[in-house]
Amino acid sequence: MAQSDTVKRILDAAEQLFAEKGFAETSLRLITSKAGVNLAAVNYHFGSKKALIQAVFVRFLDPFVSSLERELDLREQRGDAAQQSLETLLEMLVDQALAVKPRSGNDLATFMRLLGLAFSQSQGHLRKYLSEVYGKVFQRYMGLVVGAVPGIPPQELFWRVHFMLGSAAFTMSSMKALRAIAEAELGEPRPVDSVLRLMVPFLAAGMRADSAVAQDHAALA
Amino acid sequence: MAQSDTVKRILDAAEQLFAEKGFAETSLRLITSKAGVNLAAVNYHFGSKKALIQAVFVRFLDPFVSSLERELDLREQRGDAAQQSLETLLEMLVDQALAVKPRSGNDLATFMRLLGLAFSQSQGHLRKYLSEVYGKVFQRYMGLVVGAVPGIPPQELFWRVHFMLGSAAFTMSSMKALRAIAEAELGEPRPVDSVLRLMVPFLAAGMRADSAVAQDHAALA
DNA sequence: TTTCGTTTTAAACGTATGTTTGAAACGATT
DNA sequence: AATCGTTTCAAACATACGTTTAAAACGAAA
Repeated sequence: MAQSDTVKRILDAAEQLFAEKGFAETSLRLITSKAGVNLAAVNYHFGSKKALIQAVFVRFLDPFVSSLERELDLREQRGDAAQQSLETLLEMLVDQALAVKPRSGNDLATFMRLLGLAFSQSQGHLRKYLSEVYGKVFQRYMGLVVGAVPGIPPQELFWRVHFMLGSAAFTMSSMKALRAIAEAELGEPRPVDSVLRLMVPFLAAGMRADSAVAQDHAALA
Repeated sequence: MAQSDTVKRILDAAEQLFAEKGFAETSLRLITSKAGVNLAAVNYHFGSKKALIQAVFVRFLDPFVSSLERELDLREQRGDAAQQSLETLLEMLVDQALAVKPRSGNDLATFMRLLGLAFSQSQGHLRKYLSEVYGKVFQRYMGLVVGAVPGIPPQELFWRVHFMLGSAAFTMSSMKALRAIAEAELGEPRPVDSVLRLMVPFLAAGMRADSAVAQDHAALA
């Protein structure tokens, strides 16, 4: 093997540990010892810890985004892309997320947690990097979302989109802890994908709520 | 002065720096140099960095929670506590948050950011501490919220409450960055308190959305 | 003015981190 | 079998952190 599986072992260990403990709290020594490789291997193969973090995200985000883009193309060709309901668009996202998970022991919860961390824990370099690489697809998707919510002023829509993002990011990054609480309180370990689907009606209704500032908008029009 | 203003200077500096950079990324050396006090002062007056973090939260959370509790008592005496609308309950929270800000240069955005960090960045000890100290009021308030949303199964309500929390926590902790983006894209620096009020209809509508699992619930009943 | 508890100070301690180094081991090519 | 680029390895490096220490400075009480 030209490039031994050291790289893969590091990525696997880092992905799991990052999801469990966050970036700053996960040391290279912990990663390399879990991966069973030498400490220097990370700097040799990736250059730095920051580069490793980016590599972890690229590996699990690339298939997801590609798959999402393909689906967007498909719907555009069918001509119904411009008139999707909010629920359809959100469910599409959930379905793509659920369809990815190619790696073996890699739980869906890990994917969720990393996605949440990308927003909440990103030290700047990650958010910048992700918006450079995936910003275009993100904006394309958000354009459809905005188009599915008529009658809301653009400024309010901007904030609602981020309310939505926050809800998703927080839930995903706290998914494990919240499921544990839910089990203790309600005795029901609802599956992860089911929780994701619960978000759809919540977010869609929030996006469509009567505007708090629509009167200003209407008065100007 | 028996207890010099060293304590206050440390709390002020720590509060501002924590809000800007998070807990782990803010060193004691940075705090003490900004406060103009000796490095050892933190350990002398507070005991440890963790204790300092807790002290910062207690100082700005205590007035807020007390004020909230007083308002809850008031409405309970008036007898309308059990039948508040969701919007009223949420606006009450916003009003209490806006009513506090006693300290001088202390911006509302700092308060928001710290509140958001308490959820997203808490290393365990903080969340545990906060839930011990303020858990009772939190549950009292959430009881009213749940009572204001009839027809949703308890399990789904549990998750919706956390969708709501996530939306608020994320928005508050990213408030500064998001306002900068909003200004660049829409040329409008909407005030912080106005953003908080935008959340009310969004969250209320999400909480009241038609249940995704109500048929299961109804089938069992 | 002396005393004594409190507070401040400079310096050091111990630990953990990301990174670098130079030699050793490896593996395909000649 | 010898060579050479690639990969691994143990060890050390440089730095940053939270914390501790012991002496100095302070300030009210005697």
